[in-house]
Parts: sequence; structure tokens; C-alpha cells
Amino acid sequence: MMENDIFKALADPTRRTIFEKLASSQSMNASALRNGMSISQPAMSQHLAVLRQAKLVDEERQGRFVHYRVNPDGLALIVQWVARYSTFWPDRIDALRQTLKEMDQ
Amino acid sequence: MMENDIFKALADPTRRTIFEKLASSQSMNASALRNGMSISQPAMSQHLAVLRQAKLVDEERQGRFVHYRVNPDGLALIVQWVARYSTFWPDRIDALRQTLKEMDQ
DNA sequence: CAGACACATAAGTCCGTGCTTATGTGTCTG
DNA sequence: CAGACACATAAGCACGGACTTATGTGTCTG
Repeated sequence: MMENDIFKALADPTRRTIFEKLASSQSMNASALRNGMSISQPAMSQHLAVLRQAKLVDEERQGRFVHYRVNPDGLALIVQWVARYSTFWPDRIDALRQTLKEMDQ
Repeated sequence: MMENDIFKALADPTRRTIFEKLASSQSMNASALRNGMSISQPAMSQHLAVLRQAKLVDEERQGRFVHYRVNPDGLALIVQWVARYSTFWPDRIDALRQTLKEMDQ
């Protein structure tokens, strides 16, 4: 199941770090992502494969580099999942509304 | 880290099922949760311990029963995490806004 | 074309984790 | 108080997953 792939992909802190790095940049290749992370090249490649399979990132080959970027639709399932259960708690959904409002500024 | 506990807790499909059952009811004891799930009593107890440690559920002892219920604040960290990265994609955040709007009716 | 480079894949190891059976703890009831 | 009941904990096992080293694949450059 796809929802399961996403949760499992995000369960690993290293993969969340990689995802956050990608989210804070337009795109990065695998080597650039390794900067500042004590992680081997194969490990990075394997993590990216997991994120790719979960459709959380897209890849684009340019010559011998592969540029990775966040897939904008990737987190949609998580958002829907959370929103589904948030309906039971008006307080929480209000907090989310507030977060969105602050993001407008 | 707490955020890590939540992601790891939700990474297991059985625990997500348990969480969903709790979310769709006021409260349930461990035995009631097992209904319809082919899962042993210790396994259920262990899953509930993980959800409890991640602060996704609360427990309340009443006699020899322990009633479990969803902790309304539990998903807050996930919501914040998702919302943080959603800022990069206006389309997605608009979809979330739409979801919230529909929930108003 | 040969070598360097960016990345993927293979294969093996180790540890976390989800399950089991067995037993312990606490509470209710006859 | 003895037994039944609800749940937790202990201990062992089996599997998955995150890492390693080694090697393969594709691309650029001199």
C-alpha cells in the first residue's frame, strides 16, 4: 500500500533529514545531499530509492548527475490521513487553521 | 526525540489500525480493540505501550479494565511537520485549506 | 579509448522490532 | 480467600531494515 510506504519512508530520521534538505532547496544531486551528513554513498543511494518508491521525491538525470527534488504531491496522503482524524478534535483543527493563517503573512 | 517516536509508532500498519479504531470511538479497552483483529493479547498490549509512549493515546484504569482513548494533542507534531514543508507548495496547502473548509459544513 | 566520476546494485552483517509462549500483577466475584 | 478475568512484562525467536564493502553501469573528459 502506498500510505504504508510513505509512513515507513518517513519513519527513519536520516530519510527525514534528506527530505528536509530537499525541501529547503530547489533540487540536489546525491553527492550534494551527502554534504554535512556522515553517510556513505551507497547508504544515500538506498535512502533515496526508498523515498522515490514512496513517491516523496522525483529524480531527473542530467548527464552523470541525478537531480532529486521533492514531489509536491508526496505528502498529500499524510495530510489527508491526519486531517481525517483531526475532525474529531476541534481544538487541534483550530490550531492547524491558525498555522495556516500565520503562513499567510 | 518525540517526533521520531510518533513517526515510528505510526510506521506500523497494525498500530495505525488500532489508532483508527480508537479515533472512531470514544474509548476502548484492550480486549475490545482486539475484536476483529487476529492479534494476540500481549501483542496488543505491546502496541498500545508504543502508542502510549509516543503520546498518541491516553490510558485510564477503571477497575480491571484499562480504557484507551486518542490523545487530541498527539498528532500535533505531525501536523506541524507536514505544514512546515507544505509552505513550499501553494497548491498543496490550498488543498488542505479546502479540506478544512469542507469540514466546516 | 582510458580513466575519472556519479550513482546504482549486490551481498553480507548487525541490530531493532514484532511476534510468540509463559508468567506476573492487579482487580473483581462467588 | 480462591478462582476468574484484564492486562503487563519477560524471554526467546524470526524477520526486516540500515549499514558496510565490493562491484557494476552509465557519462564525461583528456
